[in-house]
Amino acid sequence: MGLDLEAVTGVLASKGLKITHQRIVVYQALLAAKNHPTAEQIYDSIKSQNPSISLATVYKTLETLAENLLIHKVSTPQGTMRYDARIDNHNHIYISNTNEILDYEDEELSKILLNYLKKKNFDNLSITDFKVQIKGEKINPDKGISIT
Amino acid sequence: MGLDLEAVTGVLASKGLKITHQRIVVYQALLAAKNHPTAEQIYDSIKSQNPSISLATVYKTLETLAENLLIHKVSTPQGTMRYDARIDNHNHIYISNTNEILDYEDEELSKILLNYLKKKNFDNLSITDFKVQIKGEKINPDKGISIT
DNA sequence: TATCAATTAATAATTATTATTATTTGGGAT
DNA sequence: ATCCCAAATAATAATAATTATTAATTGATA
Ligand SMILES: [Mn+2]
Ligand SMILES: [Mn+2]
Ligand SMILES: [Zn+2]
Ligand SMILES: [Zn+2]
Repeated sequence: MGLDLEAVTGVLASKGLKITHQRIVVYQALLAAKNHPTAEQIYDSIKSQNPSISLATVYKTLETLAENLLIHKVSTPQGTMRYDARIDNHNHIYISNTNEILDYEDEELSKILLNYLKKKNFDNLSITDFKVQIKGEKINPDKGISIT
Repeated sequence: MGLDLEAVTGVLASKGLKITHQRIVVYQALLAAKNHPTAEQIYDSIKSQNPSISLATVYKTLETLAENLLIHKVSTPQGTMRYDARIDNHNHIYISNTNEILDYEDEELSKILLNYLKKKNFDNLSITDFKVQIKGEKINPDKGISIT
């Protein structure tokens, strides 16, 4: 799912961001990641190919990408921030015994919630985000989960 | 809503916890709080009456209470942990411009979600928590919000 | 009342993140 | 193609939140 160089530079340019090697590399690393990594995990994944990059730059780059709505920040029950290149609307499952974050998306659930929200009137509150947060643990940590 | 001394000691005893002054004071402070305080806010609220109490003890006491399911830990988008003496099932609204956490409870929503969940089958996943997380901001930060 | 494991206070250490600042660089102007 | 400079980066220090360590204290039990 990772975008190639031209696509990434195009996306950065579309936001008026300077095209820097660091931004390209961090963004591509997150696009390639399948596991909602931390800043440090992204740093670890790119530093062998980019020995002079700084962890602080990774943090700052991720912040910049998030401000420009190119990525999302995902807060976790443990308090450490994680990052997500998926910016379409979807929910997350936090798996406490493996520390994984899985994407969870269900058309039916989205519809139910949207429908519920439409009926409610929140006075003096502008809702910026509304999602379901599922927490659980894997019965067998070595296996995947499936939903039916 | 704060429980009195006998009630609090009774609750602690029911969990087999030693009745210490620190536990009583921290627990009562959280019971009296109406705003999902941080550990430090609880510490600040009790230290004038308990000058020798340590912030680390407040953290440890809250952890102990949470482990014994007497209180809940509430993670926030900012990553700092907050605490809640309400342990019945309810949802939270995070208000980003005032840093408030409001309780949000709606019978209809609970029913909808429970009903949805019952139909789904999550294989290899044991769900420990399932809630709605609303994020928003107050239009007028000085006023309350109301929901209709 | 004596005993002792559990708890606490004091403080150090750790983790995650942000701030500072001197240096470098991308990209528009020449 | 070179010049220029605001913006970005690397290196590092600082901060904030939380956890660990340890010696002293204390609640509960005998
Ligand atoms: Mn922090
Ligand atoms: Mn932390
Ligand atoms: Zn995701
Ligand atoms: Zn609450």
